[in-house]
Amino acid sequence: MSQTASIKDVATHAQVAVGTVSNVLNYPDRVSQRTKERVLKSIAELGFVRNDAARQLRAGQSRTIGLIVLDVGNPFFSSVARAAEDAAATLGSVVLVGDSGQDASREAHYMDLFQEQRVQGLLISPVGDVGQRIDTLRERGVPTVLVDELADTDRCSSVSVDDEEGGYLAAKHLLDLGRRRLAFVGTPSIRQVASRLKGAQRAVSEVSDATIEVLDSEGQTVLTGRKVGNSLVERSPQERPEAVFCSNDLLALGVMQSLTMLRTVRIPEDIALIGYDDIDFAISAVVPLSSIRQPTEALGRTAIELLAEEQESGGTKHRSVVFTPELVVRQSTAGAPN
Amino acid sequence: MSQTASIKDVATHAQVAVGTVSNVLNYPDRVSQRTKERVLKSIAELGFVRNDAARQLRAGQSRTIGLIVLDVGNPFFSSVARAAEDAAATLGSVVLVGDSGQDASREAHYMDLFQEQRVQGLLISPVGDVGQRIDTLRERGVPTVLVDELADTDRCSSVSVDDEEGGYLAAKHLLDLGRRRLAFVGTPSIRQVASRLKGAQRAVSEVSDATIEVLDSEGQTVLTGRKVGNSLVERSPQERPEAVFCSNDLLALGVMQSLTMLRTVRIPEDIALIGYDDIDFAISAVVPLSSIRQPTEALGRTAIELLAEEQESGGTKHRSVVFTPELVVRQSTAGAPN
DNA sequence: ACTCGTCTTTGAATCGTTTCATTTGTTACG
DNA sequence: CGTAACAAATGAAACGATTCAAAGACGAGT
Repeated sequence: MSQTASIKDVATHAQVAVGTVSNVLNYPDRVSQRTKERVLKSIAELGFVRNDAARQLRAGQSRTIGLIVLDVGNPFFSSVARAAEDAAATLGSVVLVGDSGQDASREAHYMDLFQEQRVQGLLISPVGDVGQRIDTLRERGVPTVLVDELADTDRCSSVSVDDEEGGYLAAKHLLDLGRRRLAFVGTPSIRQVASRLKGAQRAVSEVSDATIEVLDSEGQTVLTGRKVGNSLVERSPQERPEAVFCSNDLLALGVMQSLTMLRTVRIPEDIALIGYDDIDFAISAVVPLSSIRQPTEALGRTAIELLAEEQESGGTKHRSVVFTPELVVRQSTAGAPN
Repeated sequence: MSQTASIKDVATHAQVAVGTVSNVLNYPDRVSQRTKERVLKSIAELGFVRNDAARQLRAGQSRTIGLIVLDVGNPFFSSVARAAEDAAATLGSVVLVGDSGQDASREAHYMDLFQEQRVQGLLISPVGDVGQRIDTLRERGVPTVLVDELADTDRCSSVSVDDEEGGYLAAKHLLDLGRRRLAFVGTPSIRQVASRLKGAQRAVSEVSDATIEVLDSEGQTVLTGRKVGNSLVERSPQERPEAVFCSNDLLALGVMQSLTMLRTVRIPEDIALIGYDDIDFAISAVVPLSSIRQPTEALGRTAIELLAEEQESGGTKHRSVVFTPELVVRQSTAGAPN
């Protein structure tokens, strides 16, 4: 078993100094053609591969950016992550993705981990209250960008989408269809969800006889959505809401599964349904799902850009970018009012 | 800006030797209660965080496992990845996920990257021919486990699902419905897809008057599926297949979108449709999608287990685990034959 | 022949940990 | 009181790369 060769082995083999080998790798222009060739030949023969740990140790920083999301299984986040990865790649960095699963302790765990790794910076969709930790990170030279969450601009940068506006758009759309008794499904303990709810309530308050009830889904997955859907089916028709706004598409698809499975409730005739995020699967649902589209690629790309800005300014200048969501109407909210 | 404290700073602050601080962190039993407390207090006061690069450098190996998948956007892979992460966590390791996007050069890029990181081991769903590289990795003490791909057991371990059987199951099911002119949609240049096709062809060959045509989708996403669907819609009804088997659910959902959009083709009456993977969204499709279910959690978990076995045996013992897929019938292939 | 400037190459110092052979301290026992 | 046995603490040596001041090589100009 041939152990991995070090830069020293290469130097010996090529009969040059270690510094020269390092220069071949990092500053090829400083090295003469002849020695460069000899060194490269030795590298190939010995199968030398740089040891990143040693390089990082010397550099004091890694080429890694940490990203903590609420749920990688959610296409919204995987799309943001992919965009961030692509953007980071152009800077020669790698994105490490951690899934907090909306759990503050897992979130803390990943923050510790990333700190041990001396990441260049941190992108995070926070669950718990991370303000304190972000401050200490900044003090230690690790810039942070909040993702999908608005920040104090004197603390760190952020990139987000106007959730309240999105919630308003969704509810307004349902009200425009003539629906009056609305239901909101989600986990309001999550800030984004709370904001969407707030926007929805604002829209409702603008219409005299409209109401909105809140159904806590205790989770943001297809499965929890199905549970809420079942509880709706069990209600008497009069007690059912006329329209349901789910705080994300997974929930909405779950609700849709329950409602259509039993066939007693029609979408959109009996209940109009709208989700949030406009994931790829929304369009191919049983009843194509209306949704609020968020610019995921822009979010991921901008997050990396803001991180770069933070790095350049030494963590002193912060900026918040807020995108505007967009209503996408499909069959689940189609049809004439009343 | 307080720079990060090192173990040496902690030692000075607590008035002990660096070795003692290290022992507090790694072998608490070797240290007396009194000094332990003093050291821990200093650690807290200085906000000391271990430098992972230095630790790895000394250890010669990281606590990281590399995983290269064909497409993180595909729920099949994100599910496998999540299971692998959970399993790795119990061993105190972290999984780094790289997305090859079915591109051999990106695959090679991630292999280089992981090698530089001195990962404990590598899990990979290969695109190109990686046999050679796996050999050199093994020689250097980096065990590899093929994921979703059967391996030479004298080269490395592997965990996979019997794709040919899955393909057979799918085609057999379509034939059992009475359909005779089948179509297969996928990218046969990918091995898994080729095997599924082979299985399907075997099933077809067992029925005298059955045929199967192959439609190369040039990609395995919803989008490419939609393109194939459009081409089917453009055909005259007589030329259309009676049943379509897509090599994954994303493709199938794309095909379904096209077919249902135009409303000229009914599923399953005119064309029965079956996918592969049974992703969460299959059940909530316009027409709930039949599929072939693969045990994703078991795949991810077993991959980590096999990697652990490889490590223990020093990369000498290899084992291949093959799971059996399962047919899931839903509405997209329901209904009476003929 | 000598000096100056440019281009290469050298090799020791450094990053922050872990390891381990030694030293120091403490207790128990003959 | 001497010493053996054990526990605790020490600190120098690695790990493998990068950096940088210094040395070396070489040609041009005087």
